[in-house]
Amino acid sequence: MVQKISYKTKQKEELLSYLETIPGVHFTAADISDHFRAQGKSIGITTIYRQLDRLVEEGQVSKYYIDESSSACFEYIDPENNCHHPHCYHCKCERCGKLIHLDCHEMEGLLQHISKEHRFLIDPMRTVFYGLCADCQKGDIHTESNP
Amino acid sequence: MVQKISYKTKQKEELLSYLETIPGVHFTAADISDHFRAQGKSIGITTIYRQLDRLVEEGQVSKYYIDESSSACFEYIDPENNCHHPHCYHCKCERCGKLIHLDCHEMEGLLQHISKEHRFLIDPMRTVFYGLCADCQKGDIHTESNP
DNA sequence: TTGCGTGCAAAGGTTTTGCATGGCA
DNA sequence: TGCCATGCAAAACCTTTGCACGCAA
Repeated sequence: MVQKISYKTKQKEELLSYLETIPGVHFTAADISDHFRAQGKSIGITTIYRQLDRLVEEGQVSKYYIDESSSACFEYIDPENNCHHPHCYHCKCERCGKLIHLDCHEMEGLLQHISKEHRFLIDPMRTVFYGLCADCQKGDIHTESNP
Repeated sequence: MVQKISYKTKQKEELLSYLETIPGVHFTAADISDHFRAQGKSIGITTIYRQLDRLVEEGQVSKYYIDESSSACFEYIDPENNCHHPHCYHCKCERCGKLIHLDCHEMEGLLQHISKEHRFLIDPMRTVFYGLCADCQKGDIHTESNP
């Protein structure tokens, strides 16, 4: 496994600079493309995919497949204030589409139970809980993102 | 919300008959298409998608997005011997791709905790736990489905 | 100069839609 | 006879790949 030499390019730097301003926020490749187009400094979608792939490999970005028949979802992991400590999980509201960060210490006990009793080692960073967020539970009002 | 009248067609019946033989097994729309083509009684892929969508709405089939950049995964829910009682969950091995049914009573306490303390109502039928299965944990041997 | 990075265009794959035809009630 | 269901073809999407050019080291 030979590590390739990596060049420092303008696109790479601008992408990382931007990502550093949105730790913990989830986004798609298209979101990034839109952001830079709006700024007048457009980056090719191919480059965005390639850079994100690299960052995922390096562990600086997480990749999720959350939305149905939709695009992959990425998230920058702040190395300073790392949200991805052992008790940070993701919840996705099936009604309004919100993605919520869940900080729950009780989960660890369950993960251990499942590991010991069921022999399955859960990867919290990849697992997403689907359900209803607090807002959407209230009165079961229809709060679809597209009205 | 007016319920549309549903006709009983040959394709619909054959699809449901087949699904009833594979409760709890996960499959893609293409799998179904292949199955019927092999049987000589081909069903259009469009019809398969439309029937599966309907079955998902009716709750007889679950739909998951499990594999990365790949196709959606369906599963027939046996109404007789319903695996989807309140403590049946799905685990997907990230290494070998196996989909495991996890029957765990301890999960309920956690779901209640998350509902009460974090105000998120988890839907167990939609949630998939990612991680490593027992086999793939052993010695960390490479057991990719494509050798 | 070397070879990685970029971005356009095109390909690849899955799912959805339009539309004419077929079949159930 | 109505109206839903079917399936072909085409469109819509997201993502990856090929390739020529640009640029960092």
